[in-house]
Formats: sequence, structure tokens, C-alpha cells
Amino acid sequence: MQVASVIVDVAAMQTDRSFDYLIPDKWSGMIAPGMRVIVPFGPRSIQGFVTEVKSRSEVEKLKPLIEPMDLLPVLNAELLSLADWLTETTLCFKISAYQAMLPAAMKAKYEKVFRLIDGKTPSTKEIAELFQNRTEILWEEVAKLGLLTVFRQEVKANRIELVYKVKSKGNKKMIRMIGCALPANQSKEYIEQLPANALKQKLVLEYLVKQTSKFVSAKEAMEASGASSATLKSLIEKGLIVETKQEMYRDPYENREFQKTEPLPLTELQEKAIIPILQSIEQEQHETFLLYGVTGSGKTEIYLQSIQKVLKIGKEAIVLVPEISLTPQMVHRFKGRFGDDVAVLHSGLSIGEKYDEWRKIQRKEVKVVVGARSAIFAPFENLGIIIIDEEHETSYKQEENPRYHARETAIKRAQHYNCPVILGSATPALESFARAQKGVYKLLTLSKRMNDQALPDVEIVDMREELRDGNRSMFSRALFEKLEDRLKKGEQTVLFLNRRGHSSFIMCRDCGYVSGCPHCDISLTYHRYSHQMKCHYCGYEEPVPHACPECNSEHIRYFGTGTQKVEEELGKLLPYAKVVRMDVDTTSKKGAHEKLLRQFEEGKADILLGTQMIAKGLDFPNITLVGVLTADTMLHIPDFRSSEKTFQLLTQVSGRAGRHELQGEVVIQTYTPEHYSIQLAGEQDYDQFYQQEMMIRKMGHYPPFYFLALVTVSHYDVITASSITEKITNYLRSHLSKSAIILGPVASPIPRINDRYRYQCLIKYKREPKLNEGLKTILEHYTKQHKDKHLQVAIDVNPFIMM
DNA sequence: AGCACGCCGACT
DNA sequence: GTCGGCGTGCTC
Repeated sequence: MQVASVIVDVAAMQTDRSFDYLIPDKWSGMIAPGMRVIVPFGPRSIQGFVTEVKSRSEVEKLKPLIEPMDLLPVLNAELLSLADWLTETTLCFKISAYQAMLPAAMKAKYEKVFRLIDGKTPSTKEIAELFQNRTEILWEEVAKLGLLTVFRQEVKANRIELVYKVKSKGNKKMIRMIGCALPANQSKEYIEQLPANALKQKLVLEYLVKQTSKFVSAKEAMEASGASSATLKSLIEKGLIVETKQEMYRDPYENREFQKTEPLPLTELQEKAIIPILQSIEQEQHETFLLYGVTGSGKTEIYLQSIQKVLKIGKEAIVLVPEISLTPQMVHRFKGRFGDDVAVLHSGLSIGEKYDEWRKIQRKEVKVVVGARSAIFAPFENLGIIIIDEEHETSYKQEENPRYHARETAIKRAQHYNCPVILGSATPALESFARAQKGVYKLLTLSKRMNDQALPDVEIVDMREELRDGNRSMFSRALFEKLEDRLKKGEQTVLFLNRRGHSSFIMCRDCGYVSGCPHCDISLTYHRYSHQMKCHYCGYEEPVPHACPECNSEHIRYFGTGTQKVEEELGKLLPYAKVVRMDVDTTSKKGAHEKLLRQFEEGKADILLGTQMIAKGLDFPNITLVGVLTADTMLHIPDFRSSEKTFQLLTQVSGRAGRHELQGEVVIQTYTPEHYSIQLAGEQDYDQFYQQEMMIRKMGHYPPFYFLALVTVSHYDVITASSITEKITNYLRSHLSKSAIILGPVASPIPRINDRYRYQCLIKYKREPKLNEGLKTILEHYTKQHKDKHLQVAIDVNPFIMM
């Protein structure tokens, strides 16, 4: 009998290995690696993934697996080995890697039910009554009734059984189809024989007879004939029509027209950049290209034409875009060029919609995937190119297990398929640019905007001076003047602000009291529309205080400015200006994002006010002014990448202005105008910024000169948290080479979240072959649960967020 | 993770 | 003397 090695759906240290099961003869030959199966595990049944099919096992007493969940593997050999790599490099459980690669719909759901055993009668009337008109009762219901003990006795006495069910979240959408059951040559006669009052029935049959295909959707047939479902029902009863269900895709872009676009002629620079990419595609040679092109230099057209080449030789393409910029604009460009060959994957889709897009990819019904981070796992089997747009974006790093980076994952996959990776950005991540300098990546440069448009003029305004001159508004005089000017000319403005909501925190002006979260070491954020103070880390809420809880003073001031507050202010200062506000709060509804952008595009608004999400991808000809209200909010967060992030963001936002005929202007308001990342963003000088920042990174022993690994320990007890971190730090000190720099133990930048105290240890290293092994030992040692179940140890290799 | 098995305190 | 508390260890 065959044996299947299975990774079970239990994310824990002790179960992070394969378990062997017998394959019952009836499934023999049908079970393959990469398929999901239901297996018995202890007393329950759970989902698992087959990793290997073999003829014998080391283990003596094997249980047979219950049944397969798939007819075809959901993970191919390449993805299975990619999961091995993910597990190894990010130190996650294998099951977590598998789950990250598949749509959420494939994650199993479990249900426990009590079932009355055939022919048995429960010992009490009460239980018998519960089973009156059903054979199963949910475990939860029994628990709620407080009858678990009684039921347990019944189970022992073999009158009731406890059944563990595995349910798939994946629900294929089915539609009702009907077809004519009349003999083809006599249909007329049959229809005529119907009673005279069966008018609707006749219409339905006539409609069906006219159809070229056997089955049509019931909905269509009803609409066309004006019949109701009752009509169909009686036709089915008479046996005149037959009914089936057909699987169908949910189409998130249904009824949407995409203007077909043709390849544009490339500029000389674009031409030069695309040649090596096309070569790599043709010669099937893996190479990673860093496509470094200023904003508006036409990177997208290079992507499109490279993909075209890939499709022409019968291969497939993955395009990653940051979640936030998965704007309709981007989707339009790809759907416009490649039509139905494109699947789109982003967080705005429902679980079912994502599942459908995934199945289209698996069935090879599409050739191109445009999606956010997790689209890197698209189950293509003949990849010809992987493109990562805005490659510097932090959203390409997953912040929970498996903590993978889409860039490294892309390179890993591309090596397997011998195909190129294109990393595109106007402001590459320092790591990427450094690799390009060293020749690890191949640098392709687009130094000019298309049609030689000039980059926008940038003015940096010192807000301290504004304040000194008595301007206490959030708009500097320069920005306000220009804003008025654009309104007069009918041109559009983009205003950028890094913070949503109203104000960031409130403080008592008399005693300086700031209301903080009782569970976390962080101040509460004021939310205007709910009129609550909220903690962004644990969700704690409390009402806004009318008086200071410390000194009873009523002088409470709102600090920090959010988009809501700016919107209010604009309403006061420029009441005739039409403002569209875009942030998480206004775009959370489905389709809201697109709607707001369309309003702006059609000129129905003068000012687009928003957060991060308006920083990239926008390309509207009438935008001639970009205002950054406070450039330094990001600069002061305790993260060695804060300068880089500030520079990138400012450059991206500035790039929204003057992309077409009209010349653009940018105003950057700041309290630290002398800071190099603001100065150099103003000059749009990436190269200079790169030089400067590299020096700082070198001195601080930070990436790209060193790699990082971060161990975070949290516990309800401060002493435990710090002492365990100390032990871990000491262990690492003794295990790693002299050249590794080990910092800690120190409290995390946010020392307490959700009542858990957090300590960390940071490792900076260049080459440390024993590191992964050491980190694994730490995880194994401290996650043996009975040690201390309140203890949490999290390890992030190459962390992005240091908090 | 979840579940059973097993060993100690407060109840019929 | 039993019910149920949660410490410990296993799941092919």
C-alpha cells in the first residue's frame, strides 16, 4: 500500500514535521504531492498537505488518510520547494508557508458535531428532544446549554458519537442552468400540446429551442421570457426541461469596458533600457534588472512591452504593485493591453473573488497576474518574467509569518524559471541600488521624463518662519497663494498629508497631560466622527475627556493634523473649492477609491487631499500643484530607514505634478528644511541622496552594509520579558562570530502593547552561517509551551519595521 | 493547536 | 467517595 507524507494544519513547533498515512487502495495512484487531504490526527480530522508519496514508512502503526480534498495538486513541485525555502529563510512553520501561497478560501474550517448513532436512543428525554428533527448538533450549542458532561457520557455509552468535520472555505459560485428536454424534431408539437393557459411555459420552451447551446442560465431564460422561477419549477416537474448547476467565476471587473491600447513607440532611452530585458527573455537567462527611472519616465510601457514579448513565446508574467496603488488606473493599463489574459489579485476582492482569480491562473486561463505581495505565489508553471513596480515599497515585506519579502521570493522563482525580474522605481531601496552598483542586479536607467518634460519646480517652506511671521495656519503663505492661483486657472492640486483622521493626540495645556492607552505605551488618537480616543495598536477606546483627568483643567488642545482637519480648514478658507478627500476612512467601501479618483479625473474637484495612497500611480494631466503639508512626520520615527522613507515619499508625491504639457510646481512644508532627505527630495536628486545615506548606513552598521535579524520577546511580566531577552542575547553572543554586532537587550520602541511588555535583541551581521541554526534553537527552546505559555518570541530575519 | 490522560482539592 | 481543576505529553 502507498504511503503519503503529510504536513498537518496545526501551526505549532511540535507538529512542524510530516506525518505518514496509508493511502487506501481506492485512492491509490490518485494522491500526489501538493494535494490537500483530510487526515485523522489524534481524535480529530484535519486538513493536511501531501508532500511525498512513497511505498513504505518508518512508522509502524499508520492510519489511513480519510479522503483527498483536491483532484489536482494545488501546489506544484516548484511551489512546494519554494515553501521549503521560505520555511528555512524566514523560520516559519511549513504549514504557514503553504497557507501564505494559497488563497484564503483554501484554508480549512473545522466543525465538531454530536451525532446520534443509528438506532440508539439517548438515555434522557431532554437529549432525545434535542435530536427530535435532526441528526447532528453543533458542539458549541451543546456547550452553551451546559450539557457537555451529559453528552460525554452518552458518547462513552456509544449512543452518540462526536464527529470532527473539515470544511473548505472555498465556495465555487454555482449558477442554475436549464436546458430543453424535448426531442429536437418534435419540440413544436410538444409546445402546442401544452394547456392554453400555460403561456409563460410556452415562452420559456420556445426560448430554449432557439438557443444554440444546450444549456442557458436560468436567470437569462427568465429575463428573456418573462417567466418566474415557479414556471421553471413546473416545467421541471413535467420533465420538459432539465436543470443543472454550473460552476462560474465571479468577475470583479464585470461590465467594465477596457479601452484597448496598442504598444506605444518607445523613446530612445526606453528602447535602450528594454533591449537587455528582451534579451534575457529570449535567451532564457535569469537576471535581475533594476529599472531606475524618474517619475513619469515611462516605466510602465517597458513593463507592458516586456510582457508582450513573454506572451508571444507562450510564457506567463507576474506583475507586483504596492497594494495601495492597485488603483483602477494600473489595472486599466494592463487589462487595456492584454484584455482577458489578465487576472487581478488585491485585498479589495472578497475571499470568493480571490479564489476565482486564483483558479483562472491555475487553469492557465490567464497569462498575466497583476497583484499585491501575495500574487508572487501565482501558480504559473511557465513564468517568463516577474515585475515588481515601486520595488522600494515596504508593503512587499510581510509583517507576519511567514515574514517574506516579495523581492527575494521573486528572484528565487525567477532563478527556477530562468527568467528576468524587473525591479522598477524612481527611488530604489538603498539595498537594491547598492546591489545594482555592485553588479548583482543590472542597472537600467531612464533619466528623463517622456517628451522631455521638466521635473516640477520644488519650493521648500520653513514652517518655523511662517510661525515667526505670525502665520499660524497649516498652510504657508506660498502654498496658499499658489492654491488660489490654481483655483482661478481651473487647474488641479494634490495636497498630501501623512495622517488620516483629525488630530493625533490631545494634551492638557496646563499640566501637559497626554492621554495614553492603559494597555500600551502609546498615546491615544482622537477620532472625530466617532468622537472617541482610540489606540491604534490594541483597539482600546475611551470617550474624549472634557476636562484633564490629572488637573481638571478644561484647556485641552488637539495636536497634530489629520486629513479630516485639513478638509474642514479648506472648507473655511476656500469655501468655493471642491475637495475630494482620500484616505482609509473614505475609501474603505468597495469601489470608493475608483469613484473618488474618477470625480477628480473628470474635473469635478479642484483639490485632491489624501494620505500615502495618493502618492503613487496618479497620472492626471491637469495637476500642476502638489503641496506636502508636513514633510517631517516620518522623519522622527525611531527607524534607521526614516530618512529613506521620507525621501522616497516626497519624491513620489512631487512626481504627481506636471506630468503632461503643463509645468508642475511642488511646495514642501517642513519644520526641518535643512535635513538632507528633504533638501535632496526638493532637488529630486536620488544619486546624491544615495551617497549621503550610504555613508550614514555605513557608520551605523546598517543595511545594505550589514544584514539584520530582530528577536522580540514579549510577556505580561516585565522582568520575565527582559531576563529572557538577556538570556537570548547572551546565547547569541556566544554562538555567533566576533564580527556580528549584537544589540540588546533593550525595550522595544513601543515598550508595551496589549499589556505585554516587549524587549528586543538586534543582530547586525555580514556573514553568519550559524545564525539561522541559532535562531531556530532559540525558537524551539522558548516555544515549548509548558515552559511559560505567556511568553512569546518572534524572530524577523531582515525586518522592515523595527517597532 | 487541541485533546486525553492523570493527579489533587471541594462537593454530593 | 466523585466532579472537575489544569499540568503534561502526544498526534502517523
